Amino acid sequence: MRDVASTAGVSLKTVSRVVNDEPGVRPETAARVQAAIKQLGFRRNDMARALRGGQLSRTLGLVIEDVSNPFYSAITRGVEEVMRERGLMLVAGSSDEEPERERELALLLCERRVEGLFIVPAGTDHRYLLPELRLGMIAVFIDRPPGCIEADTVLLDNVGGTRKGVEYLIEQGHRRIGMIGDDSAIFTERERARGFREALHAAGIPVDESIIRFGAHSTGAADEAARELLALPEPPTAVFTGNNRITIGALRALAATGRRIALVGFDDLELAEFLALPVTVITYDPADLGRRAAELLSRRLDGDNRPPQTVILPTNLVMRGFGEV
Amino acid sequence: MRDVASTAGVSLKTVSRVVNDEPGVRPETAARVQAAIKQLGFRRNDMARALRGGQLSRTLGLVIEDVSNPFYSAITRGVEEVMRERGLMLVAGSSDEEPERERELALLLCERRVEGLFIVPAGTDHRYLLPELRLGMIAVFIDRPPGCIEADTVLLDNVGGTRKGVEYLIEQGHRRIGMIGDDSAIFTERERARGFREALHAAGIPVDESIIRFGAHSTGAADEAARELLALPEPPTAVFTGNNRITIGALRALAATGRRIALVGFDDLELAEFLALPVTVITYDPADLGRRAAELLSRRLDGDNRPPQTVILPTNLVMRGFGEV
DNA sequence: TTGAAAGCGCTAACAT
DNA sequence: ATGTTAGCGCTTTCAA
Repeated sequence: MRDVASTAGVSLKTVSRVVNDEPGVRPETAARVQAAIKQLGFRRNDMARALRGGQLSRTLGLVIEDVSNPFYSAITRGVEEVMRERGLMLVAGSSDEEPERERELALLLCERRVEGLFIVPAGTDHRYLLPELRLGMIAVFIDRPPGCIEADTVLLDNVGGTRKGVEYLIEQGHRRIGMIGDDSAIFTERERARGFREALHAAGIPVDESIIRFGAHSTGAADEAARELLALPEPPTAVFTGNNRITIGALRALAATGRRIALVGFDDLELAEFLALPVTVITYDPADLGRRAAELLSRRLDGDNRPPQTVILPTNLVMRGFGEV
Repeated sequence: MRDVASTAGVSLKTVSRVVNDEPGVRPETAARVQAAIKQLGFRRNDMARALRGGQLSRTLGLVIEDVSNPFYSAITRGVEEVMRERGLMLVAGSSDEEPERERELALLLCERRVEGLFIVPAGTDHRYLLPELRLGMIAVFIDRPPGCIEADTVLLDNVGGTRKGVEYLIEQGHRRIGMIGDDSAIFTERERARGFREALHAAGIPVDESIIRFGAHSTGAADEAARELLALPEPPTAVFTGNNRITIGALRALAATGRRIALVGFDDLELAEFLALPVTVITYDPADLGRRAAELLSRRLDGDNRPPQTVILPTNLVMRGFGEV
């Protein structure tokens, strides 16, 4: 910028005025400056700008489990949609479900002076954020609540969604209903397990722990769990699967064994309508998780000081005719 | 940081030393500084740090069509994997296939002094980057080549992949093969169209333009195009679909009309193995596009000065037994 | 309409 | 082992 100033034969401040479209520059002076800018290929340094101008990085941070998981990238998209209007950019990182990495990323983003933080928590203790929050950092949690601190949160109706799914199976006449879930360290999974049990209790059906499996964190593990259930002397006639990876694993097990039991799963499946065994699913709009979180953050940015909010997003039961016995 | 220094009763530089784990500080002094840091909730300002330290933002920029499209988020993931080792973060933005927005985003990222730029181009003229490149910015293009400039590029073997797919149909005995493609303004689509024509020529089959449709940019448009082809007095016995959205549209048309023609599509489909009408596809590893691009950028960061490289990634034909007449 | 000087938070180079 | 000084590139006073 100094070079531009000397090339154009004006002062630093005049260049700054031109670059930022500030008034008070004669058109001919501005033109001379513009020429110098073009000639030197000058581009304003946003970091220096932010440094002087009160630390506004015009950036938001996002810590998610895996940027390539369609569920999470839909969240990213929702956040981006809302934030684009404010001219904010998004820095994202994958925690890979490791609490330590989540912490590192979040703190790194704070060092970068992001104006706000979206976190899909991997860990269960977020006190490490307390100093930041005290200094004005804004954090919004997505899909899972924060641990040991209070903050704005957007969740799915995991319990209600699962209840709807299991109730649907019960309506179809099933009494022996199993469940395959992810690691029960994961909040959403515990909630879904709760919904599962509640639905059975409400229908007066005893919960048989022998047809419930947790810890299926991959498609392969789910496949295996499903085979175990099928191999039981008294296998379930229906199974509720806790997320889309697990549903796929169960489908694989069914395809491989040629067995056919009723299946209802949490999360929508791409192409679900074309599957050889159409599966009923609990759906929701993942981008909406991002949008709602972005709206909460947006309000905080505008000075909203109300106590932390928790938003619960509804789910839908999409029947695809594979619930019958 | 000044506050920390005065609280701990030391100089600014000593605090800096402690924060950056530089040697030459007595443990007890360091402890006093640490205490002050904790007390004040101090966190190093990365922007100021970068400003002083020669503009290293430790950040890379990524401009893609849509962060929520699984194809692109896989690219993001690939880039992230490689860059994480270098401690670099990723700022991403969606161009929504608009050249103007691509330009804005790219230039904005340059203002932020990213250390490199990954671009999935929406536009066809990238001369706007020339001043940046001259000043040392590194840009790597992904999936589509840059226009009017030279730069490192990672592409898929669109022509070869399509040829393989069409040749497979020909081997199955098809002679009347149609194609449904996306907007032919898109590079990959033109390449795939070329592969399609080449395969037919090589087999001595005349190209019948009446069973070729372009411009199917959405699943709905593809559905419609497929119905048109099926309604022809002499419909094709097989169709090559130019990408996964189009394949899905064609599947929808087939499901709705109850017709059954052979289908081979570019791009893999999630759950393809479970579809009622298993479809043969041309697959590749989208994350690999990101990884290879990141490796190219990585090398440039390390001072590699060779002329721009273009890497072409291979594709595979995955037969799923729906090629027969 | 334009410019000079101060300073954002930090670190590199040079004292002490 | 610690402190001082200067300056990264810009914007914000305040003055001309």
